[in-house]
Amino acid sequence: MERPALSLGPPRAERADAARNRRHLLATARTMLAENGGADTLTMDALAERAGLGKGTVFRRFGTRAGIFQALLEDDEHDFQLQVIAGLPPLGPGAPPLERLIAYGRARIAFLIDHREIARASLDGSQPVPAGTESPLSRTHIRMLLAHLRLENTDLDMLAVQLTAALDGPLLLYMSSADLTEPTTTDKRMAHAWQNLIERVCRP
Amino acid sequence: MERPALSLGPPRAERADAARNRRHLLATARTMLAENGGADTLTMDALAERAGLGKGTVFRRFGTRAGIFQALLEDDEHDFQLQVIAGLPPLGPGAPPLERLIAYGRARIAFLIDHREIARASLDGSQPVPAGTESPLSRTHIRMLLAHLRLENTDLDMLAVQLTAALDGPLLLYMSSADLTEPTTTDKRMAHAWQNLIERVCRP
DNA sequence: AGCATAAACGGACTTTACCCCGATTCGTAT
DNA sequence: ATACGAATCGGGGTAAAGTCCGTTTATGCT
Repeated sequence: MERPALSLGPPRAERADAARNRRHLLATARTMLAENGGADTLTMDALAERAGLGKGTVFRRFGTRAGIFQALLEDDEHDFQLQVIAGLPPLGPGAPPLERLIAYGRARIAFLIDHREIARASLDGSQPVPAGTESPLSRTHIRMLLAHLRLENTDLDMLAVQLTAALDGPLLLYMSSADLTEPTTTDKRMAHAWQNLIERVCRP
Repeated sequence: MERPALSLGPPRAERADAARNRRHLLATARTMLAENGGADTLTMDALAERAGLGKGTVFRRFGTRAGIFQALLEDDEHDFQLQVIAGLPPLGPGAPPLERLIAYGRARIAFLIDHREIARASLDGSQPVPAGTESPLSRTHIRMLLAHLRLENTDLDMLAVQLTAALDGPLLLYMSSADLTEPTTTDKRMAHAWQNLIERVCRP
């Protein structure tokens, strides 16, 4: 049987060897990150060699250097997403939207501080934050919670983008690693500021 | 007379030839950007050759590829800054802080849409948004205006960073150029959303 | 099982950002 | 005017990202 010519849907599942190599590469990357220090010392050549694969394979799998870090991040984001979608309130469903929004910000800030190095390295510069990682969950989730709040005269999509930026931007763009010598303090301060911002924005 | 050994302050003015070359390089870069299309087709080699200078000079002047775009942006920002600091209200001084804040956002959005390509290219990725360009004016200015509003129980510094991110983030990080096929529309929509955000945040 | 086809692999090749250091030029104090 | 020190220039050199294409391998069909 021939595939319908115009079928959309997932173009085709990844081949088994490809999937295995992807996992292997990600694992190797993590190892290397743990051994050497900075994310910026991880080179594609080194990764390929260490994994015992060709460089072409690495690029075929991840497209770009940033792509590797995007994949790592996505991977780490997975159970974070689970908690948001199906975990306990107030992060998961069940709590009132305002509380969920606050809890989401708090959790996301913690996550980003934890993963700041990978998150930074996942930015490409020459292109917007890619679909599939980072924002989409944030943006969509925030947007959904905002919708429940029935704000009046509001461009929800834009507000969601703005709040996503207010949440991610500081850590992705503006704060130097020097500002994070005391991650715990920063975490608390940012979480608090987020709560304030949300309460101000959403107050009737 | 010898300079005091521990003097801080500007380490020394740029030498005349260096300054001339800097200007020349920036001008050449602009020309090339205007001729070829994208910012990503501007290579350091090409710039050096076109300017009739050595590659080393280019790097000495700007440090990094992103540095060139930062310099271009800073250059363009100069009269924008003038209007903010000494121009007519409501952008310049004289208007009530809330109105200035709204006007500032509106102006910055327009500026960023105008300069989106250079602004994007000026991001480094491996380091936070550099001092001297972009944020500092935004952050400082926003922070100053917020201070006039006497918000209660507020971490002004954090709020300023958040709002800066809400202002710059969408254009720097999240919006694809596809979203900007109709810059005028986007501009209006974002300006409106900014006004809404600010009014919500600053309402007593 | 055997085959056809599309996907994945590998590694040499190209391009480009960035470094280095000897040669040169500017600015200043005499 | 001149000489000296310091900053700048130049362009060849290095390393790392990303591309290409001939070869190999998985997968679905008969």
